[in-house]
Amino acid sequence: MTAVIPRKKKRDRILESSVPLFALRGYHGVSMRDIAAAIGLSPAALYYHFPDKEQLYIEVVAHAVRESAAMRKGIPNGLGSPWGRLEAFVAGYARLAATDRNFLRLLQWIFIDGDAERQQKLAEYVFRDLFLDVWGIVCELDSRLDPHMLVISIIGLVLFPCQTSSINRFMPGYRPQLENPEELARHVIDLLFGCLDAGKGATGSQNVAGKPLLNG
Amino acid sequence: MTAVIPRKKKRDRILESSVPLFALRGYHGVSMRDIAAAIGLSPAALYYHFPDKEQLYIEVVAHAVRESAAMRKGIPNGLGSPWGRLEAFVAGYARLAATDRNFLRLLQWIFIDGDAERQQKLAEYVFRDLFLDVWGIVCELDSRLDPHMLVISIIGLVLFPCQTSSINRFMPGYRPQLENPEELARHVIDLLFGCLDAGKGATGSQNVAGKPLLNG
DNA sequence: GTCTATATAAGGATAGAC
DNA sequence: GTCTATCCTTATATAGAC
Repeated sequence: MTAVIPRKKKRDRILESSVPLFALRGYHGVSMRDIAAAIGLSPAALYYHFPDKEQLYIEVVAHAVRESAAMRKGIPNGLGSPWGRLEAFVAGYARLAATDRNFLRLLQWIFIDGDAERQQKLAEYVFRDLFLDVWGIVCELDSRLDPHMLVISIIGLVLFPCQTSSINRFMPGYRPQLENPEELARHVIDLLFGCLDAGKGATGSQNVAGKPLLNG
Repeated sequence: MTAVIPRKKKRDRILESSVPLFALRGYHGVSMRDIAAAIGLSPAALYYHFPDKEQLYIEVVAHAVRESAAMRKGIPNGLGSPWGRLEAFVAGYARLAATDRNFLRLLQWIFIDGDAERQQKLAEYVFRDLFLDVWGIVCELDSRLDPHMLVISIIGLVLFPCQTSSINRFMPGYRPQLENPEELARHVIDLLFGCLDAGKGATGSQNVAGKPLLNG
C-alpha cells in the first residue's frame, strides 16, 4: 500500500463542496472560481474532472439527491394503512426539509430554472421519486379529490413553509417553534385529516372515524 | 403643446420591459446589456435613470407589485362570511397566479434570494400584503389550527402548484385542465373545507353545515 | 492531476461628446 | 437623455509545463 488510500475520489469531494454553493446562490450565482476556492484548487483543475460548468452543476444536483436518498429511504413507505403511511411520510419529509436545507434549496432552483431542458432532466432526478412516493399513498386514499392535485398539495404543504421560512419570520403570528419539523408535520396532518372542522359549532371537535390525530 | 405628450416616462418603460427578463432569469441571469437591448437603449443610458443594477432590480419588483395590485384589489376582501371570503380569495389568487406569470416568478426569486437584506426588503413589498389578506380571513375562521401556519398553507396550496407546473406536466395523473385556475381554486377549496372526508364510508359524501362547496 | 498563464467573452459602471 | 467609447472586473475555458 502506498501511503493512505484516498477516502474519497477527488471528483466526489468537488461535488460535495459545491452542493452548498449552488444551493445558496444557484447556477448563475456561483462561478468556477468560487468552487475552486472552496475546495482549494485552481479553476483549471476543475476542467480535468468535468467538461464544463453545466455538467458539473447537473452532477452536483445528482450527488445531493443520492446523499439525501439515504434519509428518504428511512421514511416508511410500504406498511400500515394509507393514512398511517401518509402520516409517516409527512413526518419524514418535514424532518428532511428541515434538516437538509441544501436539498430543499436545490429543489427550489430546479423549480425556477429557466432552461426548460435542464429543468426537466433534473426534475426527473429529484422530484419524480418524491412525487411517486406520495402518488402511491394517495391512490389508496380513495379521496374524491383529483389524485394528481392532491399529491402536489401534500408536497406543497410540507415544502412551501420551509421554502418561505426566511420570510415568514417577519409575518404576524410567527413563533420560532413553528419551524420545528414535528410542529410542521402535525399541522399538515391536522389540516389534511381534521381540516377546518374542529372548533366549529356544528361538528365540535369530533374526529372522523378511522383517522389518526397527532395532537393531544 | 409640443408634439405628443409622452405616454409614459421612459423610466417606467424601462421597468416595464425589465419585468419579464428578471422574472424569467432572476437577478444574476439578466445583464444591463440585456435590459438595454430589450428597450432599445444603450447600457449607459440606464445609468441616467438608475444608480446601479441592484436598485433597478428592486424597483422592477416594486413596479410589478404595483401592476398586480390592481388585480389583487379586484379580489373581494371585506364582505360576507369568512368562508365566503376565503373562497373568493382562493379563486382570485388562483386566477392571478395563472394570469400573471411574471408576478409569480418574481415571488419565487424573492423566496430564494441569497441576499437576506434584499430578500427581506422585497418580501415587505410583495409578500406582506398577500399574507395579511389571508391573515385577516383566517383570524375569523376560529380554526383550531395555528393561524400563522394556516395562512402559509393556504397561500402554498395556491402558489405551489403554479410554481411547479412546468414540472408537474411530466408527473402521473396530469391533465391539461388541471392548469385551469378555476380547477385549482376548486381543488383548494374542496381540500380546505371538504378535506379527505367525503367518499369515505363513515361520513359518506355529506357536507359539513355552513361550508360552501364549489363542485357539483 | 494540478499548476500558471492566457485567450476570449461578458458584465458593471463611468467619461465626455452631442 | 442618450450615445460612443472605454475601463476594469469577473467569468468560462484552454494550452502547455510539471
